[in-house]
Order: sequence, then C-alpha cells, then structure tokens
Amino acid sequence: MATTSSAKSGTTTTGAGAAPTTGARAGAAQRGRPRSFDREAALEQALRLFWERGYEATSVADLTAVMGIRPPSLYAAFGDKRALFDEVVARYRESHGAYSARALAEEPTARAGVARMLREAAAEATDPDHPWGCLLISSTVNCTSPEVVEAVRALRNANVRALESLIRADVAAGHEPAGADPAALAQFTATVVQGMSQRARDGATRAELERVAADAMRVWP
Amino acid sequence: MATTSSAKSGTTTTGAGAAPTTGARAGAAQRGRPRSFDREAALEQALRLFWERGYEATSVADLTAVMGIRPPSLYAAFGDKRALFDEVVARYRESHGAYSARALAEEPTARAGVARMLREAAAEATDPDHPWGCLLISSTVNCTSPEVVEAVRALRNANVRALESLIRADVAAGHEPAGADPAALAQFTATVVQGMSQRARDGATRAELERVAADAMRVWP
DNA sequence: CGCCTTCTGTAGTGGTCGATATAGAATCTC
DNA sequence: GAGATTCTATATCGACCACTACAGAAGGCG
Repeated sequence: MATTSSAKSGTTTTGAGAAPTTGARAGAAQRGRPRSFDREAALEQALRLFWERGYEATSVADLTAVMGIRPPSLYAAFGDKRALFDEVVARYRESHGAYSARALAEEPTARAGVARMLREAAAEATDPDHPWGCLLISSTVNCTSPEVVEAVRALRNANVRALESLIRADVAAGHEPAGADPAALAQFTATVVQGMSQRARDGATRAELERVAADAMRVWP
Repeated sequence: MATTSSAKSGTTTTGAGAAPTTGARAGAAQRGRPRSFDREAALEQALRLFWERGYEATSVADLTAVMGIRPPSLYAAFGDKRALFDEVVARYRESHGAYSARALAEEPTARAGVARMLREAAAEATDPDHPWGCLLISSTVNCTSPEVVEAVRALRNANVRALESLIRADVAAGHEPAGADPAALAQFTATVVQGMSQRARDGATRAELERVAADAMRVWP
C-alpha cells in the first residue's frame, strides 16, 4: 500500500529531486549556479518540523530557519509550501512510515502482520529520536486548506481499505478463522493505530503503547 | 471527573457569565448599556467553530462572523481568544462531552461504564448535528501555543488517570476479574476513544464505530 | 574572456493575524 | 434631566503570513 515512489534519484548535494513540477532538471548536465545546500537534508529538516507542528502551524519562516536556507531557495527547490509538504509526506511514507507496509507485506498472515505493525507503531510513535506520533495522522488535523486535509485523509482511508482487502484475502485463503470480519478488523486496527499516535503525542510511553498493541490483538477471533 | 463548573448563572440575554476575569459583574444591578447579543448563543457558535477547525485555525474574524458580533464586543465579553477558548472547553465538557463522565458514574461497574462510554462515543463522534470527533481531542493537535496545548492535554491525561482509578477501585471491590489491569485497560480505552474521534473526522460511520466499540470490549478479561 | 543559465540574499509585496483606540449609543443611578 | 457606566461600530495597530522582484553571485559553455 505504500512505497509507490518514483525514482527520486538519490542525489546528495546538487539536487535533481523528482518533485513533479519544480526543482528538477531532466537528466544530464546541470547548467547555471549549482545549489549550495543539501536538498535531501533540507527536506528531512522540513519533515521533522511538519511532523512536530503540523502543516498549517509550520510557517515558511520556520521552515527556512531549520532548513538553513532563504525563502527564494525554498521556492526554487520545492515549488511552494504545499508542494514541499507533499514531498515531505511522500518521504515520510518511504522512511519513517514504511514499517507499516513492510509488516503487512512480510508476515505470513494478516493477523501476524497487524500484530507486528501495532508493535512497531508503539515503538515508532514514541521514538525519542524524532517527533512523537504519526505525521500522516497528526499533521493535518487542524488545517484550513481543504485540499491538504483531503489529500492526507485519502491516504489514511486508503490504508484502511488496503488492510481490509489484505484481511479479506487471508480469510478467503483460510488463513484466518471464518469468524473474522475484514472490514471490522481493519476499522478497529486503524482506530487503535490512530489512537496510539495521539496517545504518544500526549506522552504515553513505548511500554504503555506496546501493551495497548498486545491488548488490541485480543479482538481477533 | 467532569462537571466541575462554577455557577455560570443561566442568564439568557444580559450576560453575567462567570468568566473568571472578564465580562462578569458580581451579582445584582447592571449599569451602563446592556449587551445587545445573547452571550450563551454566541458562545455556542464559537464552540461549534473551534470544534470544527481547532483553536489556531479559527481566527477572531471567523469567530465574530459566526457569533454575529464585532471584535470589541468579543473582547469585552470574553477577554481574548484564549479565554474564549477556555470557556468553550468548559462548556463542551458540560454539554457534548458530558456523556463520558455520566456513563462511568451511572453504570454499576467500570466495565459496563466503559462499554456504554464507547458506545455513546461512537454516536456522539458521528452525530450529523455537530462537527465530528471530540473537541478535546482534535482542537489542539496542531497548535503553536504551548499553554493551550498543555491545558487540553492535561484534561485528556486526567481523564485517563480517572478511568484507571475507577477500574482499580472496581477491581479492588471484586467487581472485575482479578486479571484486569487497571492502567492497561485505561490506556487501551483512551487509545480507542481518541482513535474513534480521528476515524469519525475521516468519515467513519456511526455503525462502523459502534462495531469498533463492541470489539474493543473483547479486550476486557 | 563573454554569455547564458541558475541559484542566493536583500528587501520587500499585499493580506491576514490577534487585539485596540476612539467616539458614539444605550441604559443605569441620582 | 445630568452624570456615570458599559457596550458597540469604525478604523485601525504592529506583527506575521505565504510569496516574490530584483540584482548579484557562481557555475557551465563557446
């Protein structure tokens, strides 16, 4: 369900990132003054700030401060605040948020995948090395731009539907008890994950959330 | 755990609300030009808007528009945006958010109280007559004012601790199986409630969340 | 070198933010 | 009625918002 990325070409200093419309030169020789900052590093800093404060509460001035650049550089490299946020969301799904798709893809059954996903969500949401909770869940809760809200909400709801499909396929294949209700289990799991993100932001510990994750698995038939 | 209100004197047109510092005259005769708007009605409109958009994304201009007043009237009656929000939070806890404390107080056991609270949370969070989700959970997720964030977070965490105490007392009284872990059950319940609020804002239906609420009760020993 | 291209820093743009000075209107007490 | 008091409407305030015009700097290419 995640990791639909598009190249993004692991450049280090001189850009050529794959933002759809901006900051990208096709393939070969670069002309003109080279970019003087690390685009990936700046993007990661933006990600941390959006993660911590959310889309709307993070100002362009805040962003340029932590990215170590001036506004014209930000706009030249990323387009505008919205496009930068879109790139941040994509980066998040491929990095800090990728554990979820990995767990569901790598475990032999949906039940094992969900158990691992919840366990890792508890660890991830409370990791002291980065902001607490999940960027996809918290960054657009209070946001006046309907487009931004809807874009991220669509990702969340797509994840719920993908999980439901996964469970349904597993039930059909006989890997889960016949009593398992795919839609209900997907909705319940999504509710717990999103609640864990909020609880982590309120200061719940990793141990507490791991207990929540373990308890949640008792709901499976 | 809720309903710690202080009089607030159910006045209809001519104010005398109980805002700690502002807009309140002691008890008796009012002097000067009377307020020309319904303070309670204006407060309810502010509550709806804060509920829908959150604290920071709701501007004073938005507020005065839905309240039908001009900025000086808002500041004279409520102090400032922050004080207005505090009153809104208090009003919410005594009205739309009171179902939770009621359920826990009125049911004979903690387990029955939690079951009812979760069931009613599903209905409340998806009620088409007002914004979705829970104001206490969603309105300060992305907020640059640490004081506002902390104030509402403290209310949420106090609710978790109160629930834990309730369950613990019930376990001690022998109303719950000895295997019941009060802290874990409180944390799990809080996680589900907060997740339900988020899911409601993402469009989950009442039926879906009622199923989540029922499923969550399977975690109890 | 000179030219072209692209990036960077300074210094802003108009707009909106929360909050208010001021003056007039409305009601009280006397 | 006179004066005190309180509320309301107009018209702002400085600060910040996302964003950009402009000119100079830094590289490629001939």
